[in-house]
Amino acid sequence: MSDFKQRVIEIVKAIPVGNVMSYSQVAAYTGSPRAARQVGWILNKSIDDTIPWWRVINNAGRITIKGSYFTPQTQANLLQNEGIIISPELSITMDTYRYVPTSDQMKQWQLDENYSKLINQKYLT
DNA sequence: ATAATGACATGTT
DNA sequence: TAACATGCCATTA
Repeated sequence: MSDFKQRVIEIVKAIPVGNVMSYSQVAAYTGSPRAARQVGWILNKSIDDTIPWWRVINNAGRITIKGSYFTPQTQANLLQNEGIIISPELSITMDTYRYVPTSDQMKQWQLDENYSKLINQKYLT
């Protein structure tokens, strides 16, 4: 397994129930901040039932799953089961549900402290 | 090696 | 709003 893939899985597993992260956000914490599309690729091809793939959506708060065994409606249902409110257009208020990791969490991911701050600043409201 | 493929993101019309 | 264009980069073929 590639280092990138391993990191993606680790990060997605850290998203708490009832929260979401964007593809680009996950990419940022892997250390490849412009690899959002690859995060989607990993989640498409490498999912198993230990990975909460449905907690990853796009940065606009929309469900954009494509070419998968799963449908957007399935993902919406899974998120609703965790208490997340989803509009009929399958959109979510990111400000409300986005998970921003703690600094302790990011240390475990061995991210540079300044880099972590920079990323979090981008996503904190 | 080289080229093609996309569960993305952002800016421009 | 929504469509379109462009940049992006890990993985595959």
